[in-house]
Amino acid sequence: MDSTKKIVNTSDDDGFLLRMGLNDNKAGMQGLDKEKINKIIMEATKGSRFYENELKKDQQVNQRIEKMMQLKDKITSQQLLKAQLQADKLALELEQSRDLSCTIVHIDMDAFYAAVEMRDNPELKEKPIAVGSMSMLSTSNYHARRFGVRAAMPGFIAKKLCPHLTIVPLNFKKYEEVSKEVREILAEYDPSFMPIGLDEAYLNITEYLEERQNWPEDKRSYFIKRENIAKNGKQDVTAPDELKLNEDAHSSSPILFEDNTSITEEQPVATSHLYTEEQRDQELLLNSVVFGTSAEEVVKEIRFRIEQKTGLTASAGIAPNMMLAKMCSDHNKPNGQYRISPDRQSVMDFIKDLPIRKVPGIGKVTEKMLKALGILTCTELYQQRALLSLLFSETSWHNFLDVSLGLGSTDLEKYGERKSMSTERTFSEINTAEEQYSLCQELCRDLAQDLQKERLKGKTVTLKLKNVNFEVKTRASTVLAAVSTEEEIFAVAKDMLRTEIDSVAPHPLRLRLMGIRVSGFLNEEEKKYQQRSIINFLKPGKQANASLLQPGKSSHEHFTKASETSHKESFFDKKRAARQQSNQELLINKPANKQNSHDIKSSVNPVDETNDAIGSANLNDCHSLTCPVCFEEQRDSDLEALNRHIDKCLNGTLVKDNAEISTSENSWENAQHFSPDSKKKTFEMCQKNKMNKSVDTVQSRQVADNSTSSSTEAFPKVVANTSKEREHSLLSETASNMYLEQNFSSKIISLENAERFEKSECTQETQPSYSSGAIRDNVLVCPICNVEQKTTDLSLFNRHVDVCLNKGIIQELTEQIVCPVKSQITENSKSVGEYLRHQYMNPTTGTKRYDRSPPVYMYLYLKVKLANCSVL
DNA sequence: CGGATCGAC
DNA sequence: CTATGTCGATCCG
Repeated sequence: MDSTKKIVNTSDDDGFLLRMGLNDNKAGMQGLDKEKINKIIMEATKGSRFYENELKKDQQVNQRIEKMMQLKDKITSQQLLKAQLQADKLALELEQSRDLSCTIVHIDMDAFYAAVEMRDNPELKEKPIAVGSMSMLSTSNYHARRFGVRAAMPGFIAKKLCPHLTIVPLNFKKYEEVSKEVREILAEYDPSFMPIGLDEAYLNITEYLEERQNWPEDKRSYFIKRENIAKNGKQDVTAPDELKLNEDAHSSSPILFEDNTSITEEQPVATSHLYTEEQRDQELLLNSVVFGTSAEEVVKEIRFRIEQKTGLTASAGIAPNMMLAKMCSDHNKPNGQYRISPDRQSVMDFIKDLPIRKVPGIGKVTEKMLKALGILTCTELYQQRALLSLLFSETSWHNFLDVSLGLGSTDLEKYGERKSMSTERTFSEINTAEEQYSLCQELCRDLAQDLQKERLKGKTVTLKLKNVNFEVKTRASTVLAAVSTEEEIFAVAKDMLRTEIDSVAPHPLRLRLMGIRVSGFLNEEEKKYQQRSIINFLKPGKQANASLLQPGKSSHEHFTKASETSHKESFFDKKRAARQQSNQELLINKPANKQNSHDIKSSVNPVDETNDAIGSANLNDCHSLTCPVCFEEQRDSDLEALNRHIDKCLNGTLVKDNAEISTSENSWENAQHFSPDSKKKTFEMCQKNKMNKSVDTVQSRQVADNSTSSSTEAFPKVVANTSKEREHSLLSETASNMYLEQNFSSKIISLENAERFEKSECTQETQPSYSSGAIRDNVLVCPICNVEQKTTDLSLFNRHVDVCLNKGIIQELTEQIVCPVKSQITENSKSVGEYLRHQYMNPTTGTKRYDRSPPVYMYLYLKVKLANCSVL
């Protein structure tokens, strides 16, 4: 313990200073030496809240290291031996799969922002400058770096290091424009290159290189602006590379004849057949330059063109994989390039003495941890592979092994879809709840805008808070319905913020930063299930499906396309197709059929929505309602009446179906359920249940209104009552009417409720009633197969239920359909509603969920499924 | 899933 | 006075 502490303590200050980026300061003539820099920074830093927090963080890292060292001491030689074998085995496999066939290029613009600013304002050229603000710098030019002024350093400290420092505010638009220019060039060499931020990119030029081998010289020739040559050599203080063409290109127009054809047609290139350096110089003087066909030449050409076009220099690395290429581009920076030949030896030579900190992915903390193990270079990283495999996670030590063997990815394809979107702001202390809420709302508004720009909806909202002591906290909540609007996001964020404020009450939260993030985006598939609200679901109106009704496209085709790609055409899809067909046939005979009006309306406003549109009731402009089960148009525009009808209708068709099925020998209480009496009884129960439900809701709301934060005692009762009721009814009902009662009657009947859910008005109302420990599980269980679903994703769950139902139905059209359903539901399981209710609360933490609209969709979804099913 | 942390730009 | 903003990945509970 003591020994480890010592190791840690010695590097304590180092850790902080390293963060300031001083480890490789090269003191220039007018610069400062490392010691001086450290001293100044320390003086400016010591005692600040920031510093205190930094110390705390360092302590935490030290503790991690301590733990690791303890772990290390426990390792037996046996274990180490075993680990050695394992690591060696993997190393061998990796070695055998080494791929040197790709040529990967990493391009990195030199001090990008600063370079742009200098280009656009020549006055800054000779001065030390940094881009950013007094509180934070984004980058600095090389002149300023001699004073220890670095990126990620606050401006006021930089000023202390370098009093003459000019701080230029950020000009993102400009950088983006320049970045675009650069990217246009890069795209010519690899159309699917991978940009990293504004100033970096990876290219895979393997294919391009092959093509280029056969290119004639003129296709590899570029003109140089003459004035550039004239000025060349005067100012390239920082350009060690051989290709110093124009420090001043910005002042001239873009390179002439970028277009190759113009070169040959309009102004013949100074002809040259040799590629010696002398010849190159000759060509330079003749205002043109020809690049060869090697990778180096290509990269020189790229850098040349970038400089000609933007007036900015870039560094580059060429290597067989991305990791190496990245490290190469750093090797001769600025304005230089480096290549690792695609052979094992060259790779290993490069890797050998490389400080581990240089490898991308190994940062300050990992470096410190490895240092504690005596690992400073990549060879040491390799030598300690067995130890590392015991001390680090699998992904970590695998990565270490990759690194130490010089292996890396060559695949730049994964231009992955974004996983999250966020916005955050730093400000001077805000400590009143009121301001915090409005700030939160503002952030939500901004984020919502951004989200909607990309048409994204996410299910997880994260609130980030940093207090004035720089302590960061995040609070996340995953809701069932994906959110995207300001109101939706704020509804979730607000609650989290409230609990945070409450948690420190009566003290105020003293914040210096707040941020909101949305993640867990829906994919295209999920959007189809989730997009439609229950209201819209019943009222496709302008969204109804057109292709369904297009004469040329069969319904079958349509459904095949619409259904999952992962499994075969759904039983229901077939059913729907069949029904559509019969409806169409009906149409022919009876042109004035109700379905017709639906068709016409639908086709006027086509939409890509498919699954949901089918079998749903049409509530076009709220005047004519069509039952989703019998497809009869309802005279009454009253929703209550429609719901009652649907229930009756479902009841009728389902009972009829069940009656058919029940002709088989397996008769479980058939008589009870299929007699007219029981039908009536069921219907009555539905009605009764409905009433109870609405009473419950009212009660909940009232209590909720009375007490926003406290007095949760009243609520478990409500829950208990309703669930008891449910259990009771479960015992006495069959599968069919259980669905009816549990799901349909008590749930979807109340469209007003559904509407409220959608507007998130229910968040406060309903939360309290879920805050008891009455709920046991927190998982979705399929009501058909009764198997716990790993997913908590509703659309996936829906899919599963669909498949599950299909299985039962398709196998046999008789008792197999119902039996599994019945046995599972009556004996083992809770209602679908109850399963879903679990989603409202995390039983372990007691955290409330924030939205309940998806279950409502769910009920309707199942209902429609069953309705379709009943067409059998 | 939620929270913290790391790493990169 | 004055120490960022955004994103992905990973680890652990």
